Amino acid sequence: MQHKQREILVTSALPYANGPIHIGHMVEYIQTDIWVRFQKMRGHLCFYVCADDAHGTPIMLRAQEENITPETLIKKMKEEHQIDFDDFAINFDNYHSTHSPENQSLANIIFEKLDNGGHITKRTIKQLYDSEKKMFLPDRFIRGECPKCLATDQYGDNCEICGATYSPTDLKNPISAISGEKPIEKESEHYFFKLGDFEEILHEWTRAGHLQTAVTNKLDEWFKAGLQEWDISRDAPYFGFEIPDAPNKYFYVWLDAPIGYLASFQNFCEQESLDFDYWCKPNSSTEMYHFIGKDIIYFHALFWPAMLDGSEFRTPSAIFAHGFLTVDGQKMSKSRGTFITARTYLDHLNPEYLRYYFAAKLGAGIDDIDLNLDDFLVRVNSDLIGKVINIASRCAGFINKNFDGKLADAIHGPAIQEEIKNANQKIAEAYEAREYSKAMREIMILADKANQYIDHHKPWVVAKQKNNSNELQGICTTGINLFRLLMLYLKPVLPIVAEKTERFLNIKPLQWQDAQTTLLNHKINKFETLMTRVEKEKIDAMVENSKGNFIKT
RNA sequence: GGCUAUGUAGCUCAGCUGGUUAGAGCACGGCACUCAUAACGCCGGGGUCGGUAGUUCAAGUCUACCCAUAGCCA
Repeated sequence: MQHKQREILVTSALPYANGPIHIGHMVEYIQTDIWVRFQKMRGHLCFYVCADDAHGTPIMLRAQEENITPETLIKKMKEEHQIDFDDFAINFDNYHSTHSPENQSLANIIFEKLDNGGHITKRTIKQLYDSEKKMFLPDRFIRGECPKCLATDQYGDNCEICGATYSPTDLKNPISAISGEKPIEKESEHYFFKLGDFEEILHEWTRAGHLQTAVTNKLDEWFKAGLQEWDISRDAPYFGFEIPDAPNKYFYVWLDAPIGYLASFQNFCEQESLDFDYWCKPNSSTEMYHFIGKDIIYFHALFWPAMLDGSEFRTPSAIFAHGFLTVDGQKMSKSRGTFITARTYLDHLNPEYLRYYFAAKLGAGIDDIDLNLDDFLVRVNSDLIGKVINIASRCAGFINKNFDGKLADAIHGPAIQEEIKNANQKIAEAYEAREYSKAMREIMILADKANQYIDHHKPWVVAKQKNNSNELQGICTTGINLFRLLMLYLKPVLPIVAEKTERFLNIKPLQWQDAQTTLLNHKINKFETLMTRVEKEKIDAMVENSKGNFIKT
């Protein structure tokens, strides 16, 4: 049964070091963490690395605003992010920063390889320039009238009113969002990555099973339009890495961001004495997966494999994109109190509620998922407390009271035990395929059956009969074992409850292969509350707390 | 505007390559039970599967158009 041990490197997209983590971000980290925990439970070697994305104009400007250095800002943000992740039980093996020596060195190596391969070109372009702040303005920092519909106060890249896309120099009456001054046009030499050089390789790669079909379809559009050269440099002042032999030219933040995956892993390899090259060189037998949001598919499915291919690194085994989070059917909104930060959530609610709720909704596709707060309350309460934990709670009392915590030496309901045990393969397949909603549905059906079993055999009736203590012990031992299996299946999603369960059952940390065994003739501990119900008041307080919580992003 | 998705009971979602009277959980109504964090069990009501037109012996499942929602347009 035991397969060959796989070697798997997993990443989540790097959060930007300019704002707090919110529950929309958490969809991804929870999705990834569940997958990684599952792989580890299966006995595979699996590493989960991430980092803060710490470069770019927004960070530079925010630091200026706060009168601190960018380094101070990103250090502070990284600490905050890590605490949030920790409190959500996101179990990174390494959490690094793109502003790190490893990342600089890798960015240089990759750039130089691409340059030597003839994949970098230079060209002078015209951009809007803020002469007061003495800097070129990114699209998002220019406001003006839409050239098409004349709507006022639009960004430099597209119009939110009519949806037109254009270049910032097309805007009418543009002003700098930083100084409020009218920008001037100014020329500058930029570096470009010739993505078109990789068209054939990419076309093939994007169809070779590394992407979800919806993603492949989406990319078709871009192939049809023709792959454009990608502008990878920015002029000083910029917070980032200076391009080798190009004074005052910096790598665009999106160039070194994905490299941050490798940098974090390299940093991890140094700590753990692992062979970085073994994992990252072409044709490596190891696996590498990137979990991302669907908004950044372009960078991960085109630029990134092209960059890797052109610089003699292995390409990803797969890119797993997910959809966005809406709350109560709408985009998260600060005024409605549905722009909920990770911290605000944690101030009021148990992280595992959200882990379960997301798991119950996540499939392998790129569909958006909705956090419906009313549904969240009843779903978590009825599934987790009403169904699963209830099984332990209704059996534990008998075992502790009548048998001094000792389980019987034979199971009373072998049929149901077998059924739930045999479900492990189907559930594992669902986890592996990132079909968590399927896995959760499956587990809850089994939980219903476990409750039916107990109801059918009525231990509370048996307990009142004389000379029937063997049967009572057998029934409850079965119930406890069913619960143990269900918690094993839920462990990737609910690591904290799983740990409490292991303590309660007085067993070693559950691994997937433990589904093959039965707990018999074994002393368990007194039942402790494993999880309490979600309370409506807490949700209301969280929403109230999120209102007017105007965080700059 | 172009493109990619999504739209199934009050809510959240299953429905594989088209094929018997469209499913589940929750919520709701009734019954039963009292071991359990008012939890669990049994029974039941509830949907013309976003709309229109088509292909087919047969469409929630295919095609076209329309409407709504979300995202992308480097």
